[in-house]
Amino acid sequence: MASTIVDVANLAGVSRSTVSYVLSGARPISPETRRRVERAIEELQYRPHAGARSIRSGRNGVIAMALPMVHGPHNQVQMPYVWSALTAAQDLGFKMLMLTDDDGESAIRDSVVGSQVDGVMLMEVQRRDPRVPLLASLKCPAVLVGTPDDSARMPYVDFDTALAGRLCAEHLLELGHRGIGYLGQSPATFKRDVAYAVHARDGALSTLRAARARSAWTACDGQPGDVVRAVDQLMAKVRNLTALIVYNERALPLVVDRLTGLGLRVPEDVSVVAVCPDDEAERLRLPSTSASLPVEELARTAVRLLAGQVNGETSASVTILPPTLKIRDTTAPAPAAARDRG
Amino acid sequence: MASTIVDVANLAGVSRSTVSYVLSGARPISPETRRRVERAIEELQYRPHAGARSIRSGRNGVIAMALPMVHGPHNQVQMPYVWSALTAAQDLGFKMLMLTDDDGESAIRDSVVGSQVDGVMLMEVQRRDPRVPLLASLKCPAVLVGTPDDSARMPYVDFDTALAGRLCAEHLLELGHRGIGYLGQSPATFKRDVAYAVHARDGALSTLRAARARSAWTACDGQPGDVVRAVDQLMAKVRNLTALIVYNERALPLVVDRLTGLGLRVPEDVSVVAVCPDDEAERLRLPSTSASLPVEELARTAVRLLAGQVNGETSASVTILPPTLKIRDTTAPAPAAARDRG
DNA sequence: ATCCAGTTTCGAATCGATTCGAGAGGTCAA
DNA sequence: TTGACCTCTCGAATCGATTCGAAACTGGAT
Repeated sequence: MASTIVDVANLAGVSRSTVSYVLSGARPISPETRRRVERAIEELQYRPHAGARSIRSGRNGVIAMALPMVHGPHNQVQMPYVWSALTAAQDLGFKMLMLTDDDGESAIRDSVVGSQVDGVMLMEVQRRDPRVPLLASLKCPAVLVGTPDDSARMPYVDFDTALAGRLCAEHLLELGHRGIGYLGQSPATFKRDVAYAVHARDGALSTLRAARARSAWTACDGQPGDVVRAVDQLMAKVRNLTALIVYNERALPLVVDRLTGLGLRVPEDVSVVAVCPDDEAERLRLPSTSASLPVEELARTAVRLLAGQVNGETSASVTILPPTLKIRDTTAPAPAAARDRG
Repeated sequence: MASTIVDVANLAGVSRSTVSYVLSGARPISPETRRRVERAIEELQYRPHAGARSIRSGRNGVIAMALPMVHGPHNQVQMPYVWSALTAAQDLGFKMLMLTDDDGESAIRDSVVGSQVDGVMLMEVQRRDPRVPLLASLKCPAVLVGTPDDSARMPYVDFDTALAGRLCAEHLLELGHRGIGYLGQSPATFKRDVAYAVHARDGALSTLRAARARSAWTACDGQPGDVVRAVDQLMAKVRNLTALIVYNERALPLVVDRLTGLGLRVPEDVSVVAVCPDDEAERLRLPSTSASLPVEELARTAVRLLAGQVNGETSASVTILPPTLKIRDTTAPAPAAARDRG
């Protein structure tokens, strides 16, 4: 159906190889011939057959993005990652093949061994992720997004969520808060021992403990009822609680609602600092102070590392991106009353 | 690097073609030979080279999902579509290549003409979408998600958003409401004349008008400030407003907040009915009555239509999926006071 | 006119798989 | 024993492109 290189060659009155050289530029072609070939290409709307091309060159300009299915179809946080990775890949001349791994890891293996992709970007890598050893055994260009216990000498990129937790804690401490609660992701996340969640929590709590502030933490699934439970529980556990650290995008707006419902003003009575993307924090009714995780930069870095490997660079590097604290409207100095009693 | 069919043939002591027949089942193979070949495949972890395969068969088991870039990287609504389409494709044995078209439509053309994909699923189709004639001219299996003015005889699937608007209006009318505001998507959406937004609004407003109810509408970009403006404006325009129809996921929670801020109780004083996915409506502090759009079914249908075409079926069908009204906690009979005066 | 160097183009082999026509081997009946 | 007929397997052509070695042509020098 689509025209082939032979059609172009015939129309231009040259041989196949000449057309190929015009396309690749691997050998000089006289201006006259080049123009004839280019016109034929234009006229036939010719594009080289991707499969045929990959068979010889070993490349096909496609990288895989392996998404885990664990969060189900309604996870909100992932789209920005997908978008960022998509555009980064496009900027570097790659197309993106999406793989889900609900059928085990076979999709990854198939597309790598079948030379369908030049490299793999593994998303949401867990501490002990079965996909990591698999990918390592395939010995293909790869980059991990997330920090596994053993990266098997593959490069990985991640946020420094421990630092995010610490930045939040330090900010609140500087404002004079001494009773601080930490509200994290779903219980399932902590049960699975997901690295970024655990690190953020520990980063915050250890900082608070070192400063001898009163603290407690709880997981929260983000449902309205559970947010109420979580907030109330933290208020009960921490005497004179005047601040919350929230690393749970879905719960964040509801946390503020619950505080308001309890008759507490934000930030006058209780300060709230979130760990979440900037636009998420800004979009709230009360724009929230937050430690923001540079999602786009993460994705760009991952794709760049991957592209580098595909192009033959071998530097297995590790990139940990620091969050930045943005102060908005949900944090204020601790109330004098609390300070006195603190 | 990866092993080829020749390696398998050598290890099994048969010819290449025999290996191929074992794989495809196109000719009978004796059990003994089959076992030897299968063991060799297993031992070498052989997978046929995707490109080499596609060159003869003309298929490669990949479909493209063409996403428009218009909404920028922070659109929240699209991930469920992506997920649903992804899993639907996987169930039917297809992998998904993601295309963004910020470089014009060339990505679509390249991958189709270059035989990189077997078919294209065009997302977020606009009324006059330049991608539609392009895709039609490529004469490849395709399905449109959304309703263009001219589908160029390609099958398309869409929600019946006019019906969604009507269902919301009828529900409120039945509850006795006679002053009803419609809060839609961003002004840009209406300026671009996006079909689903316009149809939903017109479906709602024409129903209200036919029932001689007082009504008005406004667009809203979803920012906190603009939500306040939009709600206040509708209250001003519609005498004795007692209900709102909201087709704007981002604004929805803020609408309720604004009403509360004005001292109005939901649903006792003002009813709110949303047009949005079910899980979105359920997740709110006050689970919202909504006309829900069956996102997963839409995606599944689209992929199934596309797969059918790839497999040779030619039925160019049109599928319009009806929304369903789910009554939750944000709608109640109109206050008696308003009814009297209505 | 002949030869040489340099430029440009061509022919043929090759990549990894699929698929058709035909050959090899076996069984059974005449 | 031979021929007919299956069943199973093989060799070779083919898909669309890339790439190497060599041929053809150009122009300038002798």
